[in-house]
Parts: sequence; structure tokens; C-alpha cells
Amino acid sequence: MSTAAAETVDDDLWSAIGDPTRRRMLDLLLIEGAGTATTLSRDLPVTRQAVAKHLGVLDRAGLVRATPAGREKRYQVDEAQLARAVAQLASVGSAWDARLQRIKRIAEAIQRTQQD
Amino acid sequence: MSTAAAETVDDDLWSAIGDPTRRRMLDLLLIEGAGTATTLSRDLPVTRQAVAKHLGVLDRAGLVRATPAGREKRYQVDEAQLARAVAQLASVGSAWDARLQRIKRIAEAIQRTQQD
DNA sequence: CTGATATGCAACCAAAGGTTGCAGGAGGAT
DNA sequence: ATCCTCCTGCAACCTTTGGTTGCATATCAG
Repeated sequence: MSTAAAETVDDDLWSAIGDPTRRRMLDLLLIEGAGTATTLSRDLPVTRQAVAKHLGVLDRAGLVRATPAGREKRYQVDEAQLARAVAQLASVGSAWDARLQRIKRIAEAIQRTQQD
Repeated sequence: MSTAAAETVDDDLWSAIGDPTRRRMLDLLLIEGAGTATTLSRDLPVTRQAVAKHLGVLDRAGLVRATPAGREKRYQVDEAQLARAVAQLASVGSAWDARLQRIKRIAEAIQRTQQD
């Protein structure tokens, strides 16, 4: 362990959830169960077309799946894939956390040394 | 709680750590303690100038601090601010996690209902 | 059939990540 | 002081990406 770089991270997945609009879209899809480009755009500060592009990105990243239904195209979250994404967030977070802890311990050790 | 949108997230902070190059830079700074645009660029697949721009972004987001030392400018991680960023990662992660759990519980409940 | 609504495609724009090229400041050796 | 080296800073430029407007097309409801 220790000095290994923490990028076990799938960069496509991360960059998919890196965008604030896409994060809110995932939120909305989770809350409402499903949605289309049109319905999502009603709750977002961007146009339907922008939402459609984001849905394309999320789809290619595997985070959502589309189901054509008549004249509309319903999207819903792929739960397994989102779970993977959450795991990656946690992984990066805990890697940094560990390093911060280590630095704090070292700093405290130096403090003690100097007080002796 | 429950259906509230999870964007308590400081968007500047998040977008600062959203870039893969900047994440690796933070990693390197944590591992090596400090670094300059030049030293960091040696361990990254981008030019010194690109690194310098990223350092500017991280600086403005408060994630790193600069200390001029002769002809070079050493940067180091602001631990408190990075800790905040880690907290936000965890926050978004756990919000999604909670919703996924809820969906799973509901799905199981439906399963049981149908089996009765 | 007609009107309303949802999607899809194309052109266009601005911001962001990246590059090359060059000028300038700070050390070190002569 | 001078020369050489190394690190930084600025400017121009390219490409990708998030966003927009405009228009064409498909489907549902009356």
C-alpha cells in the first residue's frame, strides 16, 4: 500500500458524474423513478436539448438505460452501475482521507518531539 | 429529510476535484508534501503550463496554497479545505446510496407481495 | 385530417483543458 | 559583472464540451 496512485478510477464513470447538471439529473431520476428529456428539463435550468445530450453521456457510461414508449423515450437509472460510481467516490475520498490522517499523525509526532 | 435535493455541494470545490488531472495533482502533492508546476509536470502526462493553470484553479478553490521560494513557487495542499472536499464526496455518495437502498427495499417488498 | 407534443439533427457560441512559443527573473559558475 | 541555466508568466491558438436556437419528423388526441 501507501504510495500507490489512487486512480483505480474508471475515468468515464467519474467524468459522467463530474458534471453538476448530470448529478442533478441522476438525483431527479432516482427520486421520480424515471423521466424523459422533456420532463427532466422542466426541473433543470437548461434546455431540453442540453438534457438530451447529457442523457446520451450517461447512457454511454452505462449509468442510465432508455426504454422507448410511444412517442417518448423514458430513462431510468442503472442501479448497479450507479452503485459502482458511488463506490469510486468513496474510494477516492477514503484514499485522501487516509493521507490526511497520516499527515496529521506526523505533525503531532513532531509536536511531541519538539516539546521534549 | 428524504426527497430534498442533495446539492448542499459547493460547486466550485466539486468542479475543482472533478478534473482527473487535478485529482492526480492533489495525490502527488499529498504524497510528496509539496511541489511546483515544474516538478508536478514531470509526473503527469501534460505540459508545465497546463499544470500551472490547474494550480491556479486549485488555488482559487482554496485547495492549495503557494509559497514563493527564490525562483520557484512551491504549492502544498490546504488540508482543512481538502477535508471539506472529501466530506462532500462522501455526502453525495451517501445520498445516492440511501436512495438506492430505498429502491432496493421497495423492490423486495413488491417481490414479497407478489409471492403471497 | 389537424393540432399539439416529444424526439432528433445541425449550426453555432463560449468556456475549459491543452499546446507551442517567447520574454523575463533568480541562481550558480567563471 | 557576465554568462548560462532553470523556473515562472504571458499570449496565441486548437479542440472538446456544455449550452443555445432553429427546424424537421414522428406520435398521440380530438
